[in-house]
Amino acid sequence: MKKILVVEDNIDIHNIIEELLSKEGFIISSAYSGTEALLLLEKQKFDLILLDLMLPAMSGEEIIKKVNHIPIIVLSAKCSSDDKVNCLLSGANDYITKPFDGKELLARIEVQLRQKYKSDSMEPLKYKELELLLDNHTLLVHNQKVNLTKTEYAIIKNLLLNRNQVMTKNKLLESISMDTEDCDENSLRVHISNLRKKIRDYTENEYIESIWGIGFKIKE
Amino acid sequence: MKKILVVEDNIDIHNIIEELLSKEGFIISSAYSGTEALLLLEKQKFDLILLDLMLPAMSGEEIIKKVNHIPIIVLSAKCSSDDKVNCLLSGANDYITKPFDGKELLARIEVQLRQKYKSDSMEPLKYKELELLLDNHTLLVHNQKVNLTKTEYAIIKNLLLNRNQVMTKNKLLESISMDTEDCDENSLRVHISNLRKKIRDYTENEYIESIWGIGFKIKE
DNA sequence: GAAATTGTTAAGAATTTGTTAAGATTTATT
DNA sequence: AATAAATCTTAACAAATTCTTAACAATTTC
Repeated sequence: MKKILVVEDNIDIHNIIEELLSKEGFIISSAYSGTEALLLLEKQKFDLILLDLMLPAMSGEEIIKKVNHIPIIVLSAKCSSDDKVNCLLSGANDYITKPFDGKELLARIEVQLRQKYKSDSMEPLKYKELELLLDNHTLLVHNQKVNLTKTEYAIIKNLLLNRNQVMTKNKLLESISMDTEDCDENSLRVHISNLRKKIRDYTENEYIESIWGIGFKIKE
Repeated sequence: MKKILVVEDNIDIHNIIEELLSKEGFIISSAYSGTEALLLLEKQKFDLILLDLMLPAMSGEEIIKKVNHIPIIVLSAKCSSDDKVNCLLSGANDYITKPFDGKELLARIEVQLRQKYKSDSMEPLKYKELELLLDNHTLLVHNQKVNLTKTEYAIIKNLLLNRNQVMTKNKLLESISMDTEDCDENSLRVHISNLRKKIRDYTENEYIESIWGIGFKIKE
């Protein structure tokens, strides 16, 4: 779920944009002035900014220069070539003139998010106190690093990825020893025991639930 | 010096674009049909593609779907919202309608190149005591030059570029021996051992961490 | 309460990693 | 073209880590 900051002082336009984006499942934050936008940017992380240029208190151009690492799409009534060039060269990623077409706006948002996340690292898998950093092969409990072996990592990754399902013993074994037919239930039990013990070092809560006769799952 | 492929069948427009871009110092390759474009793409590497949609032999839309990893700006007379959305969603990064403004085109090209190359800029890669001078192929530890072989340099560059990720052994091997299938884990281990020893000559700290069963990463 | 399943523990087997040195290969130099 | 220098690969062994095995305890189901 991507978070988008909409910076636009005209309430009618603001509402139109908000409705359009909400329908697509984006999470919207609203700013009605430049200074408000900066305040929000300090507090939270956004995946994209939709920015009007003519704002009270602080112009869109100034915001562009202050923002780094977040893609910006300018949405402006100013349609002169100079305005566009100026914004694009000083850091904006796209420039759309009003009145705009909803579908086109959505497509251009898609382009920016696509660009950002193809290079970016994978999103971590979070569940309550657990956080699995996929590109780091690291499990955090309460933001503390837990040292896992390759197999333990594979197990917790599988459970977290299928959080609402029961993972049968066989499925877990498959995912652990991809090719080898060493599949041994006893061994799996030991791994899960060790994994539980390691997690228990950092929290009181039990996260791995045994489903008698079937397998394991993440406790709800 | 960036290389741009211009795909446009109208010779007048083609010449205008070519002149505009040449003045800016870009290196231009010209294709006057879709099939010609594909042939050129197989032969050389480009940094950007300027693409007309209505082409002989193969449409621009088809090319968009075949191209990966190279930013595409569509330059088209088709100005319907559906055309834009279609292209953007199937892989184009920007869409400019004809007639276009030269300065705006240049600015939008700038945006695409900026995005692509912001990651591998020539800025030195710094991390604690380490500093990798990319344009110099030099590693400094405590501002002292460390003599690295080509392979050792490739390894430390990869690790530093992906500082927060674990680099799997395979990924490292790929980046070392781009084409050759000599991929040998044993060899990689020796290189890393040598690299560690060289760094150890200049500092007490260990920088390369082994992730058992997975690969290596820069120690936090 | 008996049978089946799951949990824990510890030892040694197996795997992976680190280091070294010798031989092969590539690159530079005369 | 031949030699020297540097780099890379291979192989062997030591060290570290992880995995499996097996025995026994605890728990659940019927």
